[in-house]
Amino acid sequence: MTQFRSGCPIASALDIIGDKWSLVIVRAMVMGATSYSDLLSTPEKISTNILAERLRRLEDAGLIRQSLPRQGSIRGAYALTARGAALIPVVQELARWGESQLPDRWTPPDRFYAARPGDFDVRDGDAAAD
Amino acid sequence: MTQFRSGCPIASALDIIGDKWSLVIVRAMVMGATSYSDLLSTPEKISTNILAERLRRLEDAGLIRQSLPRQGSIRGAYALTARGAALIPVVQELARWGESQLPDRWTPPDRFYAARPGDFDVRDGDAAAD
DNA sequence: ACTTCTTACTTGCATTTTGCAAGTTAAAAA
DNA sequence: TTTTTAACTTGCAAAATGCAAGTAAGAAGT
Repeated sequence: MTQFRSGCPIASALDIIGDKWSLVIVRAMVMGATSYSDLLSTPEKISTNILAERLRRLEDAGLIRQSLPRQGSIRGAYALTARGAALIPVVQELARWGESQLPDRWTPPDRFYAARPGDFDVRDGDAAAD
Repeated sequence: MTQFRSGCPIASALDIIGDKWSLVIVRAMVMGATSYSDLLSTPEKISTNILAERLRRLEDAGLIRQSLPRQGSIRGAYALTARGAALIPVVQELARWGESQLPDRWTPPDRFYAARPGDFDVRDGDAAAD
């Protein structure tokens, strides 16, 4: 994404995550998903091309990152960055809205509402490069 | 909208408001917009066809309603319903995220963060039909 | 009364995004 | 070494978005 529609923080946020899938991916990662196949196996059945494109966009926007691949693995795991984890209160409010205002929705597990941005972005990287 | 991708309240919420414009419209209405032209004159420059279609969708989803037109007016004003006003905490969290995580965004006025769902949907209608 | 303006849209068409299905590449498992 | 699994890419149809122009009805000016 190159530019924002306006200086409004809401409109700008929607320029990044204003679509049907981005926050579903964030939700899945809050719930522990770390791999492409974890994300594919959510009940919403995202298609592979959309998932790949969305992961690229979210990485470009600095909301997620891929850790460097471990020995004998081609790709690293996906993780929320601090900026991505800062969306947790947003998805929690969205969940509360859906639960309270839409008929017959699932009740998210307690650990979803218990999640805090600080629980993520454990900042690995340079240390322990053995 | 006919059906949800899953029972997840987040995914279901996004089935309704998961696009670039719906929450911009809600924000404008929280800030006092009530007419089509109010909504057109936001800094994001929504196009007329999208605005008309989105208003229809939001009305179908029960998030906004048009009050019955007053004497000599063809259309009534738009207002948030209780269900639409329940989105206020969501847009406030989104604003906090945009402000804190994106560079150089505007600071919303205090009354935006002070808005509460209960301030809207004052339930006019039948009374005072003088 | 009659042109002009404003409000609230609709229509047409090009571009972009989404969605489904199938193909690809590399590592892991049998 | 054939088969699976993981992580994508590619092709193409369908839907959403965006821009520009057109329309209809009430309001305002003269």
